[in-house]
Amino acid sequence: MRAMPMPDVSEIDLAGVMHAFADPSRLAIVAALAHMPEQSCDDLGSLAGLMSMAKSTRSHHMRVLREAGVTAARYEGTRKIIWLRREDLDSRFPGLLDAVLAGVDAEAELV
Amino acid sequence: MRAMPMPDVSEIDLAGVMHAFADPSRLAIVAALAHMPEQSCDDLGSLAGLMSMAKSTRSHHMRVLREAGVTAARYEGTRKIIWLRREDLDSRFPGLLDAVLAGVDAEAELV
DNA sequence: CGGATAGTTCGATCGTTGTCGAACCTTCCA
DNA sequence: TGGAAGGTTCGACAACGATCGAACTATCCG
Repeated sequence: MRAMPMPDVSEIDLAGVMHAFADPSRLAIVAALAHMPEQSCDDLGSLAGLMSMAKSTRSHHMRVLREAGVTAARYEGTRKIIWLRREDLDSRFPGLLDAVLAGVDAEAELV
Repeated sequence: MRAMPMPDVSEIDLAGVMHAFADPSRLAIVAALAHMPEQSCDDLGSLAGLMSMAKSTRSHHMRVLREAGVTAARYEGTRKIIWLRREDLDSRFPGLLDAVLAGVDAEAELV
């Protein structure tokens, strides 16, 4: 099985999480996971803004999110199932994830 | 007078703000501004973690924060006074700034 | 077995960013 | 008038990051 390093809750650092959120593609992934948890990487690829992205690039973004402590994953057959580490993020940085998700929605509504 | 471009509230974008927060030095500046508003750039330079920074580098960080819409500034004599755009950020991304500031405190307390 | 599906890894490219020192610009004050 | 103080701008440099295609791995299914 491939390695999937993921920081412990206590190791999640703010600047790292901010960096993970500092990219439109990753924000879109996070927002999608908020509305439909437990997605496969492949399903996430058919999002607006990510359709034209190479799968190696998508894989890169998934790694950034996971290493920052934003997401977790498990393998199911050939698929990799991704979800948000909601409780971990909420316990470490209360309100942060909700505020970011609300921010994504707020921006989407302006279009 | 030197130019100080600053985005309108409606132009503040989430990824940009996240990027502005994605640096320990800038997070330290933001946290300092939260506790002691209306600082001069020079005063902010005597923060832990910023003491050894060249003033050109500090100036760079100030610009990133301002262009992201996080801070505003005015000149007072030879000094430049900086403050957080609290209301603007709160109206555009409710709860975000507070969550980030709480996060900085939470990390500081772990030391 | 062999092909299809789902992801990862690698190397390359190219733009961005953090950092510095030096030079410069503004404003104040002696 | 001439420093001094506070910031900005510039050029350089190294590190990082987003992106791609190609090659690779792992799993399932016919």
